[in-house]
Amino acid sequence: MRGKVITSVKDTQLIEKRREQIVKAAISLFKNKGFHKTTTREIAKESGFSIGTLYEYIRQKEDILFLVCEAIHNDVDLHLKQVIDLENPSIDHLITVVKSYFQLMDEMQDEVIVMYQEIKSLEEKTRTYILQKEREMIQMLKQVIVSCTPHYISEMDAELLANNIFVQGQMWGFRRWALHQQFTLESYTERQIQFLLKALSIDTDEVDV
Amino acid sequence: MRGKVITSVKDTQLIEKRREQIVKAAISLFKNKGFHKTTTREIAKESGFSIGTLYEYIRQKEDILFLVCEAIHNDVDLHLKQVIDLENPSIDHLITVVKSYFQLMDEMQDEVIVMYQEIKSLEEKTRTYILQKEREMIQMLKQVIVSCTPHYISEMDAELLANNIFVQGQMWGFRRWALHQQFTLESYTERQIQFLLKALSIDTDEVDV
Amino acid sequence: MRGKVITSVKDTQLIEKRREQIVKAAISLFKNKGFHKTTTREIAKESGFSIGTLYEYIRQKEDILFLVCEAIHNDVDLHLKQVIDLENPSIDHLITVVKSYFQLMDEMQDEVIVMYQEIKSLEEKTRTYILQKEREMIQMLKQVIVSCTPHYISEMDAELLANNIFVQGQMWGFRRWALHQQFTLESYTERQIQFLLKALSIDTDEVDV
Amino acid sequence: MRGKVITSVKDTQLIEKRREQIVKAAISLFKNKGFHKTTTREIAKESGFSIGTLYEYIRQKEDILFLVCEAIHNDVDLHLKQVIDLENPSIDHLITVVKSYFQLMDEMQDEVIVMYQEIKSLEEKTRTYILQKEREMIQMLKQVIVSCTPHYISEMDAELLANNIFVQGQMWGFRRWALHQQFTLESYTERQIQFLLKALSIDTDEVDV
DNA sequence: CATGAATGAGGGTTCATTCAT
DNA sequence: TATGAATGAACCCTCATTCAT
Repeated sequence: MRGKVITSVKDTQLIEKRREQIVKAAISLFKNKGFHKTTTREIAKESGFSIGTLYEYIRQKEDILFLVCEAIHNDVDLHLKQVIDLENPSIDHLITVVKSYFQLMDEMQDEVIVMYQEIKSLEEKTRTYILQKEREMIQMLKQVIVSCTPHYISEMDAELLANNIFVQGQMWGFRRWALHQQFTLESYTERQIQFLLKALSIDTDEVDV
Repeated sequence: MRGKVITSVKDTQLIEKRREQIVKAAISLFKNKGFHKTTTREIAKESGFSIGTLYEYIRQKEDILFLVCEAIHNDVDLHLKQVIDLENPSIDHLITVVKSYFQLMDEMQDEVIVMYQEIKSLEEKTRTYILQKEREMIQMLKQVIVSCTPHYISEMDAELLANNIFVQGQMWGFRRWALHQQFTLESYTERQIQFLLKALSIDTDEVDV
Repeated sequence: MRGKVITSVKDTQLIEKRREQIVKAAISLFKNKGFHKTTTREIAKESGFSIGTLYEYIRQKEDILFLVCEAIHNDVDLHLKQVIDLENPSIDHLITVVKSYFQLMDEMQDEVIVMYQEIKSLEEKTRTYILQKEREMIQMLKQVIVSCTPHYISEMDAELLANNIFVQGQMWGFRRWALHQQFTLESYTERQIQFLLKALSIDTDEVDV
Repeated sequence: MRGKVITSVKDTQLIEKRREQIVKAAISLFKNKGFHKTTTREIAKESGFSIGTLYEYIRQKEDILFLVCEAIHNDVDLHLKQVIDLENPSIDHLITVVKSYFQLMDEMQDEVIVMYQEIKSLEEKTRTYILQKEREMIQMLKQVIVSCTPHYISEMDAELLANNIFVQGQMWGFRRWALHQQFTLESYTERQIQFLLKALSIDTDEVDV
């Protein structure tokens, strides 16, 4: 994965360390100014090294965006995998997963906004790679929905609800200007879960949200 | 509002005509290359006049983005206003509005993607203006939900569902790579409406979707 | 031919004028610093306009080198065509042509040095084009040799002598540090012509050199 | 001479070994890309050691060019000295020397091209040094001509013919695109020698070419 | 009103050179 | 001696914007 972006430096550990610096710096800059208005010099400075050093770890500016997207996806992916337990499905588990995902999206608001506004700037090939990872995450959510729903649910319904949840999680970040005025993360989460359960025809009196 | 972008040209009709040319050209270019990678020269050329003339009708490149966002919003706004009839609320009417909105989003996919990926590039003040218009649209949807729901629904539930619908409409466009593989506009719309009605605790057997 | 280098400016006369400025500036700079050590900014400045304007008339730095090579070749080519008169061949005419060519090489020393030291920097395709033009010039000299030699001369001998003359002309420039100490243009020319006539087995007593 | 390029390494044998590596690597790279387009990193890699090590044996990139030029000249110089025998002059010997020199130029085509295209990149002082060595080689050829010519020949004629031969040898390499199509090394050499003998007014029937 | 040549600040990227290990 | 990560000056090129015609 990491190998996708070519370096002239050989020390693998150093590469990892430097890239973490780059990604962290880049996110904090992209957040405010966006990818295009952020200069490579700014990223280098914020990363704590010179422009020359930056280019020892990336080939082009776009690589930084890719590293950012990849890092974000890895975080989300890892988080979901830690939370999801397909062995012990239950409505409560479904709720836990959704809550936990929304919680993560709350923490990663900036990162998520960056990703969804700049992903188009990636060239075809890299974009496809990133979107593929996203598809995998949707599938994880879908499996949770299918396994945790006590009755039959069609593939398509599950697919669509997984997409809905996925987007609603991001929406909490990228529409914060509209939502945060009237909702707290908790009230937002609770309501979306209610709607989800109703969509799944699960009696919400039975469960503790 | 239109006056927000200052020109050196006086003839109002001409301004309107030229701006339509600009917006049309810009959208078709932004679609493929995004705002930042599209040059003013390209926009001028696609608009059918020279770079000098372009600058008679805008002050900065960003103005073009504003004009584009404004035009899109106006379209959506107008469309919603034409469809919505608050005097005669009914579940059917709610369904009609949602269907019609999704239909519009399907037609305006490119425009919507452009908007949501580039809106951040607007400077603070103009962005706020655009987002305000969006808030108004959310309110229209909310009113439809409140008035068409046969029983009581809390403000917050209505607000959230309006946001959900709004975003789901856009989602059909900006996540097309994921959704269009498995859904047609019709199946997508039908399912989302089903979920909405369930969220509203409306018995879906009673209505024709 | 000129069209090989693409411009964003439309006025053909202006293009011609600006390119002459560029070529003149470039030669005077390349002479001292060579192609690689000369910056585009320097060329722009020496040309009398800004870096932006320079790039309205060329696409890349290498285009300047091409324009220079082309301009030089055109000069030499034109000069040769004006002097050569294949209708009235004679030994005297051969001598006149060689003299005149050497004279030109003396005047264009800097240009010729520039060309022969930098031609390798041209990309394959353009280099081939330039070398082709040179081949044509060799052919012109060859024809003069063949037609002006009173007896039979083999194609290959003529070919080789044409190449020799061609290179000896350039040699006067690019080996000036060695030659100008001991020869004047006149003594250099006279001697080379003597050698040529001897090589052609023409009795040098018969002709006035 | 070798001392001209300063090192931080003391072991003289090692210096010699490393420099040979450097020169070999550099020539093979300059051949294809030229001096300016070849990076020091590439030279280090091709030499078989790190960039840091490279800089233990040179002070600046230009030193490499100097080492290359010096090495080439030494080769040619040595070769000429081995072949030339001023004690036993004869027309045959003259022919042998020229043949042998042309043969060498054929073998060293790439090196010679490199030298003559990049020599200008040397700074004044080093360039002068290199050109001085060349002058010495011309003198050697001149002496051969003077001593081997059976009748009187003026200093200037000898000087000029020496220059001609010298350049014709190089010409076989740097104009190969034009010459190698029609000549083999043998036919080229034979003809040039014929022309030389004629220029020297030596009856070519008398000698075996 | 329309044109398009001119401008130059600024961005991405390279690469010779250094120096701590 | 050997290494290779770090540095930053400097290069090529773009493009939003202006203004004389």
